[in-house]
Amino acid sequence: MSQIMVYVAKNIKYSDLTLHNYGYEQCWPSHYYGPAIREYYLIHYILSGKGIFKTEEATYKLKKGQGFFICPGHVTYYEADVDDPWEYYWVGFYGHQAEAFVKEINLSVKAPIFTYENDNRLQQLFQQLISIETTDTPGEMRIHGLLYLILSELVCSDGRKQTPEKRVNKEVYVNKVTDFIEMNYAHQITVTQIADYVGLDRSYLGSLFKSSTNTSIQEYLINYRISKACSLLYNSDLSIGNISRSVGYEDPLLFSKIFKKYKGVSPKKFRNQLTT
DNA sequence: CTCCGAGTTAAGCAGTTAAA
DNA sequence: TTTAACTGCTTAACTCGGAG
Repeated sequence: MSQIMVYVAKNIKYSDLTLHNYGYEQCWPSHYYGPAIREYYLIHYILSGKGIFKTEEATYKLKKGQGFFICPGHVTYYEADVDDPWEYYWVGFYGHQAEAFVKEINLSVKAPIFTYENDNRLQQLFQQLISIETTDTPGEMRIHGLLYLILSELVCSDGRKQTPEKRVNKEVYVNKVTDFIEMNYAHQITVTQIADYVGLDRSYLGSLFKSSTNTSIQEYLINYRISKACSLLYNSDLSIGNISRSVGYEDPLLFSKIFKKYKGVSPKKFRNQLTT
């Protein structure tokens, strides 16, 4: 049974990295595309099944856990296996930094194949991507965030840089926590969600984070939100209520309370002090 | 009307620790 | 590195009152 979902990003264009399109497809037997060229970078990640990928220089037999990369302006052809057709996610993107990101993953016209078999995190990111409502600007911002996460996951999983047996050090987990907070501080996130994202137990991650930063995850999150709020108080005319919601506090009263606890003055006084 | 401060209460969450 | 149990803290939701 062939199934396809295609999404086209349209509202936002970021000069550094813009998502062009993305989707999921369970291909028919022998379903093919090309030979043709694309005008943007395209990465396919195979969930199941098999198929072939042909470039101007070589033909590759690919299967579950592998992926292929298409560079703009180069002719490629790909075809699902007749007995075991592949099922894949894809994401297309372009922008000033696109080439640099692709280099970070060690992908090129001459080396267009990657393998990702460590866990199902990449699959989860793609699932999140296609489940996001993209008809509004926040939705498009979220999918761009996920594009960065997908690319970073591919950079981290690059077998030429890191073997599967190699233990991830403390700093990598800490960086994942801070990355997640920086991208999601505006939402009502919990330490449990962060631990789920990192893939470690909450209590273990908490002690690991504290031993490395001398601060708890919750404390780090609050400090990050307060610093963002300070920036908004200084650089915008937004009301206290709007600022509180912008940094993840649905209740402005609660926000004022916490702000005062950390800064010693209420948000309004803080703004007045800055402008006088 | 908006914003802020103070207080209360129940529920949920985070941090810690010990054991495995 | 995970799990479970415990404790204490935080948060949400609410009220009331005051200032501008």
